[in-house]
Amino acid sequence: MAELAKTYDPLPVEARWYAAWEEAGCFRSVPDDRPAYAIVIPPPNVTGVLHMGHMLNNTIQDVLVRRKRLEGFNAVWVPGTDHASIATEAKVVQKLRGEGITKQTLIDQHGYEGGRDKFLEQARAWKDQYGGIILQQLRKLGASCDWARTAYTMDGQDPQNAHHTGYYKDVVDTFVKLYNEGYIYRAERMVNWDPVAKTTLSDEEVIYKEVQGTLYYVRYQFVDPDLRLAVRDPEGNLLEERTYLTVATTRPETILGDTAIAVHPDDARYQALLGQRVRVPFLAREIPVVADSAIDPEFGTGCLKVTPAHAKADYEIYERLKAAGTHIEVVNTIAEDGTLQHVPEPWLGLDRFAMRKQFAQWLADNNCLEKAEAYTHNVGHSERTDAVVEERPSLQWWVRMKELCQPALEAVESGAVQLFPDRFLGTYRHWMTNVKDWCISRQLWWGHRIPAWYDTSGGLVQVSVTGGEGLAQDPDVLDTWFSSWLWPLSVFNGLQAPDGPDIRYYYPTATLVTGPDILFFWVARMIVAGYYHRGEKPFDRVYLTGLVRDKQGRKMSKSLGNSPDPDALIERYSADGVRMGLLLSSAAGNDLLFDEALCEQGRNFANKLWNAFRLIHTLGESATPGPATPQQALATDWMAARTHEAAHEVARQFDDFRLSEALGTLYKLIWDDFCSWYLELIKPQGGSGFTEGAHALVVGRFEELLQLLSPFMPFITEEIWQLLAPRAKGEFLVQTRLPSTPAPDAATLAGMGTVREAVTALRALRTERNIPLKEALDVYLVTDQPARWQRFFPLVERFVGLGTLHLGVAGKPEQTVLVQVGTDELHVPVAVDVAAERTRLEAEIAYQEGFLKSVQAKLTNEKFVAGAKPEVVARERQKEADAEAKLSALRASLAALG
RNA sequence: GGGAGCUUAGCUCAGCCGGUUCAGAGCGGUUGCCUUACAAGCAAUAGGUCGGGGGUUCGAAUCCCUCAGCUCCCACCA
Repeated sequence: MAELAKTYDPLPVEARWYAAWEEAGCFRSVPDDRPAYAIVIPPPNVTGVLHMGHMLNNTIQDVLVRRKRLEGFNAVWVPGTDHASIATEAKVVQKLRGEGITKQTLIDQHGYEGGRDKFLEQARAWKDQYGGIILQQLRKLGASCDWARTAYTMDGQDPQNAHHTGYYKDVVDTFVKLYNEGYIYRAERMVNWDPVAKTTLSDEEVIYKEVQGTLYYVRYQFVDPDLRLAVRDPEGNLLEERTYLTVATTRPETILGDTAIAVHPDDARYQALLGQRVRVPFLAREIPVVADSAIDPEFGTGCLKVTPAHAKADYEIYERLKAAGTHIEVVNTIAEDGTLQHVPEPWLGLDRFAMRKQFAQWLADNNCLEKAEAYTHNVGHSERTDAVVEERPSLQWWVRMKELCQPALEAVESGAVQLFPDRFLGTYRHWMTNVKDWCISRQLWWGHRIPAWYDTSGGLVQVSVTGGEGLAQDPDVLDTWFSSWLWPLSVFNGLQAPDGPDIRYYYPTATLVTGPDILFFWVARMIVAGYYHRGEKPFDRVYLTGLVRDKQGRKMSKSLGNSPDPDALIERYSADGVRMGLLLSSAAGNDLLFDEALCEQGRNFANKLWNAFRLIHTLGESATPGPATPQQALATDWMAARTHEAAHEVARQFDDFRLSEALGTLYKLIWDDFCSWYLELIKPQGGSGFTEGAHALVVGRFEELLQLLSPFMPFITEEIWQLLAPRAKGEFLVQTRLPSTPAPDAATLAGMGTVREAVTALRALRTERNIPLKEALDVYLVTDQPARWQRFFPLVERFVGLGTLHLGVAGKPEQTVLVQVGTDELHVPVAVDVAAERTRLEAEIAYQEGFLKSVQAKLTNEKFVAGAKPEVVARERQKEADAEAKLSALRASLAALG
């Protein structure tokens, strides 16, 4: 073998092993008689690139899946992508715009269906060009997906004929089924409208942001010339009589759509106006003053202008009035593209924001504006385009959610589906009990086209996968989530073959790993779909990761430019290093403050491992035949016990999803126990030889550690494992099984515990007094467990350069320093600064006395002795005895100083 | 407005049903060390009245109340 580099060079290693694993089919899974463990990836946007959130998310999934493989499960991780209707379409539209092409020009050239086909061709080309980048990035990260199962939420859509298959068929079949069972209906309702994408949005796709706006106080003149509104001060004195009322609004651009003014029915100020009429500024339109109890008398003037076509709240007032027999008009003045419609010149065709400015100016110029004040409020924005969302009535397709959600709510309440951390249960319950009907139609082209068919006059004729002669298909596509909610079912072909081998074997899947931001968008709906289609949950547990934030706690985002480029990160720190950096501080559900220093720690750890390997490897090359020394055997026994102890701990931590802690456990096991203690004990000293027996022991220990660590750092562990001993071709660490872990040997652990305590104390003594290592220290030992010391003393000796071990203090020189290890006493002959030593002993005595006093205070407290658990009392008694023993030794030493 | 969470060492955090190991870990700091695997390292070491106040208890970082600060989610009063 070539000379091993002093510093680990990860990049070629990572590329090489990933290719080897993939080629050997290490991640391939097909049903067999082992227990299944399935994870489906939250499908990223097909044309997206990896960001920090993905990195965290997918690292967690990979760690879980790799661990289960080691445990002997038949683990599958299903990868795939989402067609991301609105996001992808927006990119294609943008690209075409760069070429001077719009959807309309395509329609003009090719007719509606032809133009649409042209557009979809472009979209498919876009998808082919950029699709799959993210899957390559996942490979770089080490994601052990079963790539043969790669799924896509628009698989099986065949533009040439209507015989759809795969995912596409699942989606339209689901639509038809829900429609036939009455869960899907078409109705005109208020929707969230994105005027940029020109489509509806679900409530979840609307992001409210605080915006600095203006609150305009606008005058509406009474129609009745004799009508007066009395304005009084708080004492009730008449201040003024007006011929108008004033309405506060942030949206003067909608005034031309006003069809009523509403006040609270109990508002004393406006009682006389109820039933009267006012005139809309600029227009001749007369509108009534009506009462509605949703009005807040405290806000503004207590009068609300009712624009049913432009606000949900207003539309609800309209509906309540209608139910009560009062009809007001619905005038929709804002068109789909956000410009003014159904209004007179000069306003017609103005953009809504220009309209706001210009109409406010007109109001001011015409004595209709009382005042305008700065006002901060929340305004809905489109999640995808960031456009200010318009609320408008629109004819759309809806899913009746209430009943469908019931089993999904119960599943989580009962713990059939567990959320980690469980504090999200409250939010989940709140959403599921207040769920509204889901608007699923989108005025887009890229996506699953709605399987509804109309006659030439636009009447709905049928809902079915294929249409009849002369019928036109609904132009809209389905909300992306209407396909992704089928993900865990569809990737195992569970809808078209409900009794197929895959769905029966892998479903319900084991764990879903995703961010809490899509708990409702996606997680809840998958549970709904799972129960609807199969009467069965889609997964047992949901691991909710935190958001990745930067060091200052800001969310990572493109616009802030604070999100590191994953490829660059991996190049700098290696995939293993980045994975470790991400996992080091990511408790479930807690946000992760990402700091590159953590990746550096990961890289350093990889290097540490590499150098441990270098040592072992070099020792092996020069090893001579023969058995290990008794000390090496003892150290190995201890390392084995320590590994078993840690392995049990790691298993528990995995069960609780405490991945961060599991990694921490292994980090310490390897860095401290293995490198700092075990390897130091094993390696030959002062030119003495190293045997093949010893080498075999170390290799055995190291292999077990590599295996335990491999889910976290798959690449370097594989590399070292392969180099550590001869392996057959096609043999991989990935494919090994964890051995069953015996209970750790307590006596060995305790013995080594004493060794470490003694070594640390003696090292401190050396450092304090500047005693060079070459100067051997004799030790006079007072102990009640001489056998343990006899056995382990050589190990202590190995670290701190000891001379002779004398049992007891017979023949001890005048001047010694007392080192306490538990209740054992080590008297070490060194030159003593009497004054300093006295001070040290007195301080130690004072501390022990204080400690003893507090213990005795408890023990003489009858309520404690009576009330505390017996083992607690026993512990306190032990503490008392130990402290007394220590004190007497300390006092004796003090006395000996003279 | 409704709900959830957080506040422990300079930084990031762990401390589950109150009681050995309860005041911890990693990073960072300081001080020695190029000690034959590793300076991306080794050894030693300093740092906190567990956000403030009150209560329950023999005993509170841990349970309860309260105040303060921060974060997130939901609702969206024009």
